[in-house]
Amino acid sequence: MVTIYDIANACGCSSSTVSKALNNYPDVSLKTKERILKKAKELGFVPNLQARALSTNKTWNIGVLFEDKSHSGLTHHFFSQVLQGVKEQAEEKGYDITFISKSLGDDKMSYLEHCNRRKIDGVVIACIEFDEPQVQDLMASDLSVVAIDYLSDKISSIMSDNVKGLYDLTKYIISLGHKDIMYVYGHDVYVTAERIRGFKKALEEEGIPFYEDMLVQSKYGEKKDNFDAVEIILKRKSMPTAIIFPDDYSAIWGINALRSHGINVPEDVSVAGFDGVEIGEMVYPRLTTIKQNTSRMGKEASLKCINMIESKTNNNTIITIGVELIVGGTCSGPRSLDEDTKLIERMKKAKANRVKK
Amino acid sequence: MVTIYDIANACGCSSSTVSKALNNYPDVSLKTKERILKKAKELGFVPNLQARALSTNKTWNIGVLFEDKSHSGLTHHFFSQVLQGVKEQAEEKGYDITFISKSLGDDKMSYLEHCNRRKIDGVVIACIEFDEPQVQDLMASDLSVVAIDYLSDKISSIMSDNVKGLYDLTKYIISLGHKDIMYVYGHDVYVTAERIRGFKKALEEEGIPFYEDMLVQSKYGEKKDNFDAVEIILKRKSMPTAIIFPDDYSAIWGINALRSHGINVPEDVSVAGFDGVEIGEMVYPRLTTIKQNTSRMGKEASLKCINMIESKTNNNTIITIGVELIVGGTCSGPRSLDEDTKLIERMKKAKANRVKK
DNA sequence: TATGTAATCGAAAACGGTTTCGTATTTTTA
DNA sequence: TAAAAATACGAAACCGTTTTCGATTACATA
Repeated sequence: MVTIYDIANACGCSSSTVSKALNNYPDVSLKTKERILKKAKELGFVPNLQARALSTNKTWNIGVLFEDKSHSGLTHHFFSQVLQGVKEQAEEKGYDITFISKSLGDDKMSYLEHCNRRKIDGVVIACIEFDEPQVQDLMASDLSVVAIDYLSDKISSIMSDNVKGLYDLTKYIISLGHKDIMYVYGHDVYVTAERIRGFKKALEEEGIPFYEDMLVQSKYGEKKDNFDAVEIILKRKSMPTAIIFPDDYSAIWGINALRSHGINVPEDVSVAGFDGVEIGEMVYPRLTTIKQNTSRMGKEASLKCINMIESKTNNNTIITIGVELIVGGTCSGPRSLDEDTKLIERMKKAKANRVKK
Repeated sequence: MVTIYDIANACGCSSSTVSKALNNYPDVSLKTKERILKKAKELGFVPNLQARALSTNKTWNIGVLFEDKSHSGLTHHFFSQVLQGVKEQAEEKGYDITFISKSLGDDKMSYLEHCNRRKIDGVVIACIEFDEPQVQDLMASDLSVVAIDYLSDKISSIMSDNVKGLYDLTKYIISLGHKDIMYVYGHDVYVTAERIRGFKKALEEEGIPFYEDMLVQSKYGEKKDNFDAVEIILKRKSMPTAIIFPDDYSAIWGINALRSHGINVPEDVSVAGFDGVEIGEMVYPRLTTIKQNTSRMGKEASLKCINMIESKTNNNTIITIGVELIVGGTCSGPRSLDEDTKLIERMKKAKANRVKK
């Protein structure tokens, strides 16, 4: 490996001068600078980032904490898009992305220690159990930390406008004539509360009374939990005319569950999702949903993290990203009384069928 | 930041001894070793990986080259799963994953130089244009390189058994009674050729003559290209009774395209995909497909890369991962003559409808 | 008791850069 | 023309660790 000393020897100058020439210091003459740069290229010099980091204390590395327990991490349909945004923006700014784990070499350690060993410049956290003590420690550290979909006064946050998302969606569904709307909400995280707020706000504004049984808890993206949610809905006194699921995948599992009970979407029940991922476009009819600007979320996260790194000030802020209503074909007007009786009959038949099996 | 010198001072010994104690060298007495370890913990010592890397020349870092032009990188439904496998296995072995890009700090550079600057220990390449000169340079370097879905004598490769995949799938479709089968194949990469081989092999074995017009070129995962492929198929003299698409997403786009022509799956035409990703399970009826063991592929890639790093021998090998036939509901027996005439009428009607619009 | 051997430890060089500060030379200014 | 200022460069310390090799001490052996 060729070092700055090799260049210095070849040029008949000192390593200090070479270093300065390579880093555009003002106190090296144009003539020697050109000589050095030429020689460096000639010898195929590649600066050693470890050595540089050792003296500058900057690694051009931003760590990404991205661990989904229930799903399989990077395959997460929503967060993988966000991560792609993080990656693109980081690369544009010259930073590399390294995943933070709980081990390094032969040792096990905390996330924070991992960052410290690697001397990571900043961290982006997404798609993780934020309550975990190790994650809290990381956020409490003096690293530049940006989280996606999580709020804390210790760090910066990037979030979609979740209140508006569910507000817009509910308003739209109401505009189609629905009054008996249910919201199957995701597991207990910050954004869930926000969305419920948006749901209630829309109802209130339209003068539709809110009852607790308009809400059913489920989990984001889980097949089983959303199938279960449908079962719970079926046990209600009346079948709602519209159901909003926690996300697009859940909505599609939900549609499948409904179908298995002889309930058609949107003829019998209107259905909507949340996220706006590709799958919503692939099912027939196209899923009505709220599209989150995932790429933008990721990019803003990177940008914010890098800004904090380079300004050396952890000025924690909340950045909200706008959302967009996607009108698909899974929401139509509510079924008529006539259709309602037919539906009830069909459901009975489906039930009988299942029992027979 | 506390260093080994701080520990040395606190213990009244030299930094050498501290280093040795921390690294389990044999020439330090148990007593002093314990004293040092205790003090290290007490002071909250965190070893500096850059400094260590500078002298050991090992960074515990494996680079990942993962750039999809047509799609959006990490959101790739197939490769993101593979990458998750890479990540999990790497972490288990104590290695971190860093994405390789064409820039670092303020400079632009080649992939190879990026690796050299960071002193990456090894590289896993996936989901990229392998013909790119920069990628070829990287593979020709003396780094430990493992590629996924690409073959070269300069590197190690991980691949599904693509021949068997398409062979099994075609055999299965034939077993349902089909003879007029088409294969919409993906763009021109190694695995595509393998799959075509498998397709032909199955036909040959079953005594079904192969004609060139049983093949249509498309692209993996692209909506437009697979819609176009369906258009081409519609222009054939006869409508095939079964169509295999390049992958699951393509298959579902294809089903949508067929539906827009009044063609139902599987009643009129049987359809199959390839990959076995989650979406195949979400559509109704469930997609018949070949499941690739993505997680295993990723893990094997990591493992192979790490083995090459640690053994310091680039013993390039090809690792083939088995595949599995998933029988869904999108393939049934071929339509009867009677159904065929009905289909033709329906297609005409659909066409007239479209023209009217 | 003298000697060979094993066990412990530390000095110092090395890894590859950055950065401060002093100095010599040149240029500008009065 | 002398003094002041600007320019160009290098010596050396430093970043935090590893690792070689020599020195010292303790112990076993003859």
